[in-house]
Amino acid sequence: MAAHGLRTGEVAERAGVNVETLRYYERRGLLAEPARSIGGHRAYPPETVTLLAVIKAAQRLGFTLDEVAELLDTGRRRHPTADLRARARAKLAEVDEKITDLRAIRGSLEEILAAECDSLTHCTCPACPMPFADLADPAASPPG
Amino acid sequence: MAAHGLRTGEVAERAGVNVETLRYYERRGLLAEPARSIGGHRAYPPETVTLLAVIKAAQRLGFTLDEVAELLDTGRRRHPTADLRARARAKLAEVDEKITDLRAIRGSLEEILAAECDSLTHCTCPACPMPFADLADPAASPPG
DNA sequence: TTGCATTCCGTACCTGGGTACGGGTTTACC
DNA sequence: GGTAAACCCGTACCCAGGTACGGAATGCAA
Repeated sequence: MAAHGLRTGEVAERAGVNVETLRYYERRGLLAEPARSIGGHRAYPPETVTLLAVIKAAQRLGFTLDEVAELLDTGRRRHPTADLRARARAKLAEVDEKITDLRAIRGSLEEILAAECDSLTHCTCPACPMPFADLADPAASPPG
Repeated sequence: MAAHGLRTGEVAERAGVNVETLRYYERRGLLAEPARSIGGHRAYPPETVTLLAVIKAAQRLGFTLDEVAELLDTGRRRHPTADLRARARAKLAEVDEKITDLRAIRGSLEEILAAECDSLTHCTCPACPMPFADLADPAASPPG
């Protein structure tokens, strides 16, 4: 009996993360405490692997673990309460901002790829414009 | 004489970063070593402020300082060599991936905001789908 | 049931990205 | 020319996010 549930090693391998990371995420509240065998070994539901991929993806985008936790929490329960809706809206704004910034970077990179500066042979680019200047917002909002 | 150039305090304040951070970035190679006064005090060109904004923006997107340095280096010299072009292209791909992921998150958030689950009063959402599942890529490429 | 791989837990350690400290110069203003 | 504010440098510390360690207990297979 009780063959259901993946063990830590399996989950870790499938998700491509360290075993310790699972325990760490559990402590951090990103992973719910899984069921346990009689002897106390964890038995994870298979979706855990997907969840870990989600977490890692969100992290790559610059979300902190706390933010990821919040994001997941918001997403978990559909039909959010007013409070949750507000958080979702806030996250949405953040995400939009990130997308905007990324597009600016993207534009600069494409420009660079396209640029020939009139001629590769003659141009020493004495006064090349600031790279990514279109991205930099002088009125940067302070964190907090 | 030598009133040209901003001092560390000015740059730091305008860019909204700590003075120590300037020295740190200099050590890391993100900021070029600025000119110095006779007495050894740094005199920064005004574009430094913009550059710092760029760095901070890129960081918010999940780029490491090393990556930012690389990005800047790529962007600095227009009409890149073949090698530089390759790096720019690689970055471009990364950026596109990030944008794709962010759009997935964005979509989920909007869904959440739009969702009423038929009725807020009756739906207990017994089997709500995985949040952000569209973002998780099971074939996640291992780092390195 | 013996035995080896896994897992358990707590704690210590590591890297990245800064920030703070402290004692000594340099500037800038009166 | 005196003095406070700003700056210098090296070094030590801090937080986030993991990762490693090590000794005991469990799981599974022959």
